[in-house]
Amino acid sequence: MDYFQNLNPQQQQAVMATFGPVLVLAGPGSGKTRVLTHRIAYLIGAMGVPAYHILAVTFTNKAAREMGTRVTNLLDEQTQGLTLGTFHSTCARILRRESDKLPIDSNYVIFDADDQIRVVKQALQDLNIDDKQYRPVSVHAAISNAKNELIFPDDYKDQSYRGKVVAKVYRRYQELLLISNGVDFDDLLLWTAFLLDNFPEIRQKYARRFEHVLVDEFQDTNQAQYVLLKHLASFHNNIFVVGDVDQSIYRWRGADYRNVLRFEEDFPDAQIILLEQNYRSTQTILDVAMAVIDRNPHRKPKKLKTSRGQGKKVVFYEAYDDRQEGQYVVDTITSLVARHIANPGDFAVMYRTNAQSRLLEEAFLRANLPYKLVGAQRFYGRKEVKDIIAYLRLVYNPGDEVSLFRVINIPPRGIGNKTVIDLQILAQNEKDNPGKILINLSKGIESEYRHSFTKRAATVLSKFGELLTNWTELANQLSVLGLMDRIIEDAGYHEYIDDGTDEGHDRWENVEELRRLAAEYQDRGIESFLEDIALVSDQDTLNETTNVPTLLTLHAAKGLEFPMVLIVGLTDGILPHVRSFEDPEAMQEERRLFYVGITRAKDQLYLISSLNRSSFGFTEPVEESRFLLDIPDGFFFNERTTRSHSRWKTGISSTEPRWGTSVSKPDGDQTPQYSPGSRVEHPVWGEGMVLNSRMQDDEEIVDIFFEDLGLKRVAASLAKLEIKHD
DNA sequence: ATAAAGTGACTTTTT
DNA sequence: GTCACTTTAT
Repeated sequence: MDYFQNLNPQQQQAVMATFGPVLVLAGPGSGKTRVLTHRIAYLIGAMGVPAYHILAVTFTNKAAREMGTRVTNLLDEQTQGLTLGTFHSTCARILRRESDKLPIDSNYVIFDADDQIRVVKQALQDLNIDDKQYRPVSVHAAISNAKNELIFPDDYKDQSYRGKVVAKVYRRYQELLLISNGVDFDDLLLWTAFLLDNFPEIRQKYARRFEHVLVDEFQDTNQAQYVLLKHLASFHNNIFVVGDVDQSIYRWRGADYRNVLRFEEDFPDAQIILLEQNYRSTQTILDVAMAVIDRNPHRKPKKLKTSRGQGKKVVFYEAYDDRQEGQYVVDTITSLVARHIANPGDFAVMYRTNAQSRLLEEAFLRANLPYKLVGAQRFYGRKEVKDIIAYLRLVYNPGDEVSLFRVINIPPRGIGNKTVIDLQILAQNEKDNPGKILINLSKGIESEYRHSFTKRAATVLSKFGELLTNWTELANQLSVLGLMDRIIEDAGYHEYIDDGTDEGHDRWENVEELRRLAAEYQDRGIESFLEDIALVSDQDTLNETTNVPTLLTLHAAKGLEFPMVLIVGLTDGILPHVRSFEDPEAMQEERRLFYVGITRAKDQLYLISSLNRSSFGFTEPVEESRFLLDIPDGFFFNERTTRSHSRWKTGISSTEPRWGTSVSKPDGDQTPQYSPGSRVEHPVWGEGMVLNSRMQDDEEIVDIFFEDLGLKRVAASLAKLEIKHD
């Protein structure tokens, strides 16, 4: 078996690098996944390292799955025993095994983002803190940041007034999680790091086991992850990390690309390998990417090269507003597909914020075109899906208060607010768990809690407790799907959500989808099911099988590639986002985000901006993204529009304040002569398709797509266009 | 106890 | 222009 087939010299060097620390700095499209998979295969196949002794961590399940299949293909055998997963799922497994050392039980549940906010709210309420002044999301962010830096409540040292309040909330928040036998995402890392820090025998056990530790997307690790890795590699010292500081886009989540620099300091004997040869994009795309990223300060300049040739120029389009942006996207895709220049599945439409997807989706729906949207949140965030999961979580771990109070009266079963509060107070006084109190109540007359409630309340509560008891007993006998169906049946959930309306039908469809997912867990238990769905990322839901365009955020696009990439919303305030204006570090990250988007493109790039944008209900004029000004005109296919063109020429820097520009509006009194979709003949450029037309100062401005030239914007009176009739 | 109607905050990005 | 949370009416 040749483990170096189709690898360039640098890639080969990385694959068979000697043992010890290795840092691979890999530019976009330089084959870093290839290097990682080949190295794992090489270690197992050529070096005889048992798969059991190898640990490889990624950031998404999709990346892990992909690596798994590729390694298996290379080795032509099962890679039994290989530990390959995300940071979070790997930690989750370690915690289940070692929970006896920690204040959690092995059947702990993982609280998602929504649950975490609920717990913060509860903590604020318990401490009588005003949640208007201390917004749950912002308090949670502070707690999360602390956890990412491995700071426990007792070590929280912010002495400002606000800091002291946060410390109190943090302590209560953590108590509440433990009462529920739950952990949040950050806890998975925090508790594992705690375990390895404080129990030498456990650290030894794992550090000895993992002869080789390999890490993907190393620039996105936070401090907790970095410490974790150092512990895990502490015995054999074979740590192989791959990353690119220019693609670090998760600072807000605690990621610190400085970990790459820290790695060089902490492992001075590390081998450093550079992968610069790009196999993905055309040179034009790489040049544009470099023009953008080179403006970031304190970078080691990097030269991206490809052997793919210059390729086509970049198409720039300035739409009237964000709605028309969507129309342009759909028109462009339709037109290129109709001409057999590309397949629908070749396209990806990328945007900065999730909110932007709505108008795009509407444009696709109007045109009756299928698309796929990357975003697990969409599905798992649905009320009906969360309800069912909450039921399952509650059965798996009756201590889970968040899930209990979520479903205690869903569907309505006569347990009102008053009763719920009484139950909470009782639980607090008795230092018992509300879920267990319910189960106790279901014993009927013998229950000591019977008299703590009114007769009516005791009846409804014990009835629910009875259901819970039954399900808990069934949990061991039934499959996940069996249990789920039983719960839906007993709770009357189907009738509750499917009320005969269209929306009701949709809601039930979502439950059906969840049932299909559960069906895949026939031979794995409820534990795997709950863990997997708690740790799915947006990217994980993406499957390449369908030949339709993909809609996704720039963040979700990292690690992916598409022949045709359209980036929309290139206006100041969206990209770069307003929230980054005051913070230079954040602004640099916005630039990296744009860079990541650009470098996803293999063949052609469309950059789309608009003159007006609706935000917060109203439409207002907006400025073109300052990043666009950093791209020299020569890379664009079409003429830049007057507005940006003149600014480029006069050399007004992107940092200068901008004056209000006159915004052109379609004139209602005059009707454009050329309608979108119609075909026209241009004396020089030949045949093209009208994508858009609008009146401006008594002149019709027409955007026409020509097969060979791309998009052109012309004034109808000057261009001598001829309308073609089929 | 529950459904309907009103208020107010909110939009970065996600394991 | 949406969602979640609160108040009010039945």
